Amino acid sequence: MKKNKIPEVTIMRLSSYSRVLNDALAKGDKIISSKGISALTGVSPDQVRKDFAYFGEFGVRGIGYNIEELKNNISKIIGTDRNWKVAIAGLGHLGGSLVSYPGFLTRGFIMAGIFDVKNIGEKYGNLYVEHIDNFETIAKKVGFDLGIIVVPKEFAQNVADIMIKSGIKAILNFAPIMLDVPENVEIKNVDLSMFLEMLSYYMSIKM
Amino acid sequence: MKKNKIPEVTIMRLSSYSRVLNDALAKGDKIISSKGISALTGVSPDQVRKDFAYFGEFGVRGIGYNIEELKNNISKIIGTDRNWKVAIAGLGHLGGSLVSYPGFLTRGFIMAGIFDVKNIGEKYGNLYVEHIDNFETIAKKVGFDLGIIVVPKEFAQNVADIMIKSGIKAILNFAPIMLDVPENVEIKNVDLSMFLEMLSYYMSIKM
DNA sequence: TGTTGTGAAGTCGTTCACAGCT
DNA sequence: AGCTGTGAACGACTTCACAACA
Repeated sequence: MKKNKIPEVTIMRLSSYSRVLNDALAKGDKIISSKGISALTGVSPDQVRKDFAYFGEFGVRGIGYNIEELKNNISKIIGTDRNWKVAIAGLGHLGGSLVSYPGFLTRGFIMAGIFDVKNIGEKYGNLYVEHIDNFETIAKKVGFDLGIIVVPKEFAQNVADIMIKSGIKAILNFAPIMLDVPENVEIKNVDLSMFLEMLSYYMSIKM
Repeated sequence: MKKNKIPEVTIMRLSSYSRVLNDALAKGDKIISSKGISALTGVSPDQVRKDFAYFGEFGVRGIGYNIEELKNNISKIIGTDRNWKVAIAGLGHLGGSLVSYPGFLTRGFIMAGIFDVKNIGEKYGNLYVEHIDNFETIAKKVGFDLGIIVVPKEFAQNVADIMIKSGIKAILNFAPIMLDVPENVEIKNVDLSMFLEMLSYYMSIKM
């Protein structure tokens, strides 16, 4: 697998191709063209082919792509061909909803630990809320791959430090603050108000 | 206000500058440089200045930016100097958590209507769940500006159609499906699993 | 001296256009 | 005829580098 200089947007698009391929497969389709993928995702057919080209040749000229095969190839690329153990910190409204977010489980992300500083012992699905102070101990036993931070922003850096000390190498951060992490730790920030603010901007310029 | 060809990423960054300016202001700071903003957001100082340059000249050479003023200018640009009325459809785990998401209210987004097909009449904050079939009627009275779709993907297009018919011009869609909307309606898709999949990709290439 | 504002240069991602294959 | 794979052209965003100013 080549891994040089793949644009981040390409990975995002692969994720979205993967989703529509699943749908197509569920519908019973066997073959799809870049034009077909384009219709389902809004990405241009050229772009679809270029995105695949970073990783190999998955199609057949004159024909298109075998959906099942393409889906498997994409899974291998983005790593959803295996299961990842996820630890989540912060069980407020948003955090609590993420624990049971169906999209995570169906894509291979297994909630394996939930942490907070209160409501310790409370049950969510088949997990019990653990105190964040026990994170490292539990991490050693369970072996978390990814961390999700959904705590208030004052505590986010501290939680990130704990996760990193415990060996977590990738963090999804919902707190609206830039976290300081070592180079070898991947961090992705998601700020939900930012999305509304972008819409707000587009509304404003129309008036 | 110039409005030609502003990159979407610039708007996202303005949103994030705005957030750190609020924090700086709360700390009692009065002046900040592009370098200072850079330290708080991870955006290069050059980029910070270029982003502002799309909209005007907000700083003083040799000095920096007056935080209060800059904050107000950004608010005007992204439209958070006023309040927007938000309607949300879908009160599952995620939808329910968005209704009370603190980040929305503090940025000027007011929850003004919540809709589902079940649990009608149930209370969330100071709102009662309304049936989605009554959306248009209620929209006429309340005048929603933005819609948030958090329903299962099979129903998302239908809900979008209802919102658009009722005059909504901007939609934030959490359903993992591409919605068909007229050109004059802004739509922003957010797929939470996509973020985890990006982390999954970065984990995979390291192994 | 320190910092902004901005044209120019550079880099990165997308679209074009077509050869190559079925 | 239809569709993929890809170099080349294009366009968009970022970084550089420096004049203007406090």
